[in-house]
Amino acid sequence: MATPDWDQRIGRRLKLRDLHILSVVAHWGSMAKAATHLAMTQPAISESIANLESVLCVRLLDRGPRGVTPTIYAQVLLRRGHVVFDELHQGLKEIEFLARPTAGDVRVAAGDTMAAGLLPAAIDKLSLRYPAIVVRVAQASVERMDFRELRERTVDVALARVPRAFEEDDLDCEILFDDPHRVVVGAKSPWATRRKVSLAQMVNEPWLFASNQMIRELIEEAFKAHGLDVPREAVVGSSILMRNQLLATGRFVTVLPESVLRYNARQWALKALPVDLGVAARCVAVVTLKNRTVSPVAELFVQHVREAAREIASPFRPTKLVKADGVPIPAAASTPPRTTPNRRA
DNA sequence: CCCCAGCATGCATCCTTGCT
DNA sequence: AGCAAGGATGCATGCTGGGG
Repeated sequence: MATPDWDQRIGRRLKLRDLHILSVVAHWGSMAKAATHLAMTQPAISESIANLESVLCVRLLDRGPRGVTPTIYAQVLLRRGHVVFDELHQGLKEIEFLARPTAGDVRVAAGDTMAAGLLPAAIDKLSLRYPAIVVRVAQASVERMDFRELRERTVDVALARVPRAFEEDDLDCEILFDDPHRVVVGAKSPWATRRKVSLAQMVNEPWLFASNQMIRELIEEAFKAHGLDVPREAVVGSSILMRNQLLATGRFVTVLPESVLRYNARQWALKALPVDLGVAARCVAVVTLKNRTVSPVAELFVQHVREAAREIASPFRPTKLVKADGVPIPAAASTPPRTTPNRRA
């Protein structure tokens, strides 16, 4: 609701142009440098900043002999302003989409395991139907679950592997399917032909660990759940490509999500062993920023991710599962996927 | 020497008002 | 509604001066 203060002090005098200039000055740490990059003169920059300071009645920049630094007031204004400009950017994309509904771009954050499974499947479907849409993928920190790229608004959506109970105040999380992990070896491995394998027998094998904490925790959890020592790390690295290459030698063991196995098992001659890890399955989810308008192209992308996810979530049993004690596990052991949870209406 | 602030001036554009 | 005139505003240039 517009207050008299808003009408007279803010609404009429606070300008997007000035906000933009402030952000450029803060970025370059100098009014002169900002002027160069904005193709303006330094006095015009100075005047613009002075106007903002006069409107808000606070000092926004500390002037020094070697440039300027933003004050705490400027930091707040820049943080909020970032959201304003992002919404405007999304608005422009929406207008572009209305004018040309089959083009545009979507920025996606995805970790290595997503890039080796669900993501290419979704992109393939999207690009077949909308060849003019550009998908920009950021190899992201989503495996660490800090969702930095989303929060900084440098991506539209993130594909991540999350615990079923995952919840963050500022994020919308749509669980697509359960993605249990499997103990995996190469086809050349002597373990590949064994019909019964227990985790205890594998403790001394050379294990490939992923760099991300989730896989490490999962392996530790599995071995501890069986009362076993955590196996020694032979190789630690996040690259799925490298892990596939090493598995192909037949000497190494690792755990991979079932969705990754679905797309890589044949190509890399990977074999899932009939071992029950005895840990709760992680879920594959689409994560977006709460209260942020998602562009129509991003919405289209998410629809195709859901479609690809439905195919992955359909029954895929590489081998019959056997518990550590050798007892077969019923096929329905895996919980059905939760498809449309806490997304906003 | 570098950077920023402030002033005067001139030009372009925008906004308001009054007239037809 | 369309047009013109005048004022307001924005911006660039050029200059001076202060501070570190």
